[in-house]
Amino acid sequence: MDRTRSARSARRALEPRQGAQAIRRAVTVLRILAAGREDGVPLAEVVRATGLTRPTVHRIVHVLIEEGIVERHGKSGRYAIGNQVPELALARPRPSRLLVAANPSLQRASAEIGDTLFLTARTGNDTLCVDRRIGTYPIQVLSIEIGARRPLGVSSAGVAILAAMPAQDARRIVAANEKRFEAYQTDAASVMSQVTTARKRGYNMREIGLVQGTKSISTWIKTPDGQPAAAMTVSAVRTRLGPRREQEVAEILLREARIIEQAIRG
Amino acid sequence: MDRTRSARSARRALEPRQGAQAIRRAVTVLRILAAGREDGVPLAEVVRATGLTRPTVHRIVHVLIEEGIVERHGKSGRYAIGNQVPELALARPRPSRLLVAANPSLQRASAEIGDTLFLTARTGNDTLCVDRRIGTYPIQVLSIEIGARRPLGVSSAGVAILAAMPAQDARRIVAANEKRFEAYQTDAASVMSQVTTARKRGYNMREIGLVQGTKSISTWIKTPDGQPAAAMTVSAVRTRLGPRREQEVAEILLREARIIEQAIRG
DNA sequence: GTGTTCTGTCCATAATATGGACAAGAACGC
DNA sequence: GCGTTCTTGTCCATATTATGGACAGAACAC
Repeated sequence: MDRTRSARSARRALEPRQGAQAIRRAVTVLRILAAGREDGVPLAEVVRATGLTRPTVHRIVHVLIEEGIVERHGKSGRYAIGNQVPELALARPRPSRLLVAANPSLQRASAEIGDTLFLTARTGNDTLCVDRRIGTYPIQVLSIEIGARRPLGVSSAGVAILAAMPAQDARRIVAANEKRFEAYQTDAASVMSQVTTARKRGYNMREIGLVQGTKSISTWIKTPDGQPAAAMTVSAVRTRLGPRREQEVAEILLREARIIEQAIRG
Repeated sequence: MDRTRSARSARRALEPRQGAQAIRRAVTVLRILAAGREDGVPLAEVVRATGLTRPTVHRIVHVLIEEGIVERHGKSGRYAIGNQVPELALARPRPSRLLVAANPSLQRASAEIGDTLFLTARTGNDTLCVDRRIGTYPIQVLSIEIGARRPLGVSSAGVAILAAMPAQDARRIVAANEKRFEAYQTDAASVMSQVTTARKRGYNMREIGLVQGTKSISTWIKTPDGQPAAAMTVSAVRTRLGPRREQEVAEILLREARIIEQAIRG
């Protein structure tokens, strides 16, 4: 290894790969559209969230429409992920490693707790709900569907995932998501304070869930390299999660999180 | 859907949207990678199939790797669809319209025929296996998995779909796929002759399936606008599909294809 | 050794994507 | 009706960006 080569690769780590600005931007746009799920996202919001100029976003989105990667909803004019994306996705083997590893734990915890359980993965600067288990208790919080995608930091699971990573990484992600926070009525400072509290506690607890009168508890799940990969969340009506039961539920979630971490490794 | 916007869309059809060559190329590359499924595709083959230059493909693929859209397999160095693609796909509601519409027919035909049934959709210039039903007969042809993607014209279903569209459209697609045919040991002339035969017969029949000693029968399914959307295929060991049974099976497939067409409409 | 595949990189250059500026439509208030 | 403030869509001169010919290394065959 000569020094010119190591100097080069070091530089490349700072300033990634050149010559594909447009493609990178298109991917960024797709991720924002994905957060809009079936309903999609209006162009102006994509512009806000990405920080790109409107002509650029417009051009990207319309090329992707011609390619079938993006669709436009007739009535609302909103842009959404197109049907070619799931078609491309079929190229991959069906269930992800995380889903397989987490399955027994979700089943066990769901039976034990009785309230709705969510498994939320990290993907880039977003959280993505990848599994949901409905419990046996007659009142269930079903606010989040599988596929729901939000900026890291907005949801209880997102805060838990941020809390599990080095403070510097968390700050960087929060800063990157700042433009998107206002759409969720929050801001970087509030998110960071929640993250700090969760880190101290060992899990995240949120008194006011997305739906009025609900409460959430989230634990993080790390990959073998120590990076948080996902979070497991229980959401319930607040009256069902008093201090004592919060403690019980948190212990179950922490126990199962460690089991899932072992299962991913194996 | 939109046949009435004449002047503008006609012009745009000739000279599509400007200013996004790179993005369009990236999508083209992704579609080739999708055909490689889990195993992926070597760079050189992507170059051949797309007609792009190697530096360009290399750049595109590596940017997409950085974005998580493409993955590289350690040992083989092949490129494949990355795990962010299914994550983006989660933004869409789960089962497609076609899948829902075809479900009862597939169930009925599978029970009636007893051999393996495939539902294959058209997506751009490719066929994509979207559903498979295993029959009751002890020998089943399972060559094709859900998610398998091949250039239109290569498979029995692909020929059926080409046969269902105007001859000019079929020729255009076959010409576009020509570069990819050699990897499947066929060529444009052979495909077009199969298409002509199938069109005359009303369904497609192939004596030599992808696997030695198998035979396939495919019928096409059209959308309300008259464009073929999919094909239904039965594959069986050749001895199980003599002339009389071929006739029977074809009649069942034709009947169910018409039923599915009605179900899509409704 | 030579030849033949493959993958990765460089960089001058032309072609491409960019975004400021403009336009037009929709929704609202009055 | 008219003005205001949203939105989306389009143009086109410009320089930033993607391009691909040329080169190089790696792995394998003979």
